[in-house]
Amino acid sequence: MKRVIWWLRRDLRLHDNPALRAAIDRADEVIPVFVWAPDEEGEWGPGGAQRWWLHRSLEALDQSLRRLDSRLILRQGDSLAALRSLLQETNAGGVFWNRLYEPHATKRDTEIKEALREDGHRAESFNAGLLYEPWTQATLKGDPYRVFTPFWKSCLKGPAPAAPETAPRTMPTVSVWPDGIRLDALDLMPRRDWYRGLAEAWTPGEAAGLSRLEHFLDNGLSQYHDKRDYPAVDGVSRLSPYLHFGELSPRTAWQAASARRADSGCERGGEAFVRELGWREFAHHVLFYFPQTPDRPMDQRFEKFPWREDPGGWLQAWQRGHTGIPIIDAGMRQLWQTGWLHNRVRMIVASFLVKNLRLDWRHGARWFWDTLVDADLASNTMGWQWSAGSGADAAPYFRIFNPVLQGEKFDPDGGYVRAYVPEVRKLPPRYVHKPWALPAAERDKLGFELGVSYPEPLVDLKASREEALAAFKALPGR
DNA sequence: TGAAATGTTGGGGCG
DNA sequence: ACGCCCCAACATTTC
Repeated sequence: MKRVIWWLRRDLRLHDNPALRAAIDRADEVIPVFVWAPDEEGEWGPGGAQRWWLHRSLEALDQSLRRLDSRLILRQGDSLAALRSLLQETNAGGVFWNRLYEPHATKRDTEIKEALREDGHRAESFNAGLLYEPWTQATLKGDPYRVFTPFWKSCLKGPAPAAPETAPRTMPTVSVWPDGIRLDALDLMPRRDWYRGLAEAWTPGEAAGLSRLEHFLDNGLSQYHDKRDYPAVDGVSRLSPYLHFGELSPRTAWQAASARRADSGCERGGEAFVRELGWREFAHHVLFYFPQTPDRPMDQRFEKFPWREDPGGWLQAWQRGHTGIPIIDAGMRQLWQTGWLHNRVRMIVASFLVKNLRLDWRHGARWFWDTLVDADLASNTMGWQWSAGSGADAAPYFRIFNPVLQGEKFDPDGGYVRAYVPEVRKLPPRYVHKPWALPAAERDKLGFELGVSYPEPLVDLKASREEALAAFKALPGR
């Protein structure tokens, strides 16, 4: 083939990119193209934080390509129309891309592949996003898995993921470049300067993803098992957004982590980290076979669950971090300020929304979708249904986190809440997770007044827990 | 990847 | 010395 289009979506990298590799191998000229078509993802087009990330990532990728005398062509609108138009303009012989696995994306991509082939073009897709594609794993009966452990065992038993490839050192030249639109024209940057905190916390792009992986393997892996539950500690990888946008290949992360497991002291940490990659795989498997789960509970009994109508401002108090419970407020403020939230705290704030406030988990999923830089439909859906008790391998409904105890257990000296909730900074460790229990004498001494310095708790933890249990108990079919 | 209620055990204070 | 009570510490059950 003389010329081929490399259609990029969430594989924004040059290393270990099978579609790019195939394009280079089989054509003299490769035209990298990104089409902005958020409507094609239904109600789940990229949220605000993701759009910011995407803007930066497309910028970084274009710069990398330009260093190789190539460039990224941007288009927007209907994907098929954009590709057809490009094929015609450039006289290219086909389109190569890496697969996505979300319901809307698989449907669209299948239609595009058929349409392009009917037009007489080459259209081929590859796996860049997962270690094990969803349809490669099934139970003995041939069903999809609903429980993590057997799923992961099945993955590990089968053939290992392919070894990752390095990035090409050169890109094929292109004799005549088609027109593209400017990145700014995609209008991805949020209007408000809310993203300043995101920019301070994150550097999107392939180079940053790879260097974060290196940094984590050198400094974090050996302690990962013991430190990953402590949000005040720098104990997790923070690789999720890079994996989501494909700036980092899961195979590269897998292979590098697997190699390090042999190092002294890294076995436990390495195993735990690879297991988390496994949860990402499991989430994609479940979403692929249960495509309704972003919007409907997987466990049908929960269709009837009596979610509370917001009695007025509860959802917003949760979103903004004004619930009066420090670990919740710290988490929600970290999310808003940095576009990311430590996983332990994701579980705590989710449990609080779903069980103590008894607001529908979909409110939480939607808010995370808009505010997380790593928002991923598979992982987000799995996490929220897990918290609600309605999903695959979910926590039993009666497993209700007590945010005070969780705070005391996983943020014992209060460093995390102090970092994000300045109102409680002066409180002694004993009360930093429950300011309402501060004795009156201490209140006066510290000048701390509940309801003024910091809100009273939105709900009573004991009473709301009991109400949630009663609601579950009353569910028909339980 | 729970928390709270309930049950059991054993040390120590005390009459 | 002994029975009794209290309660912390731990284990088990229940939600």
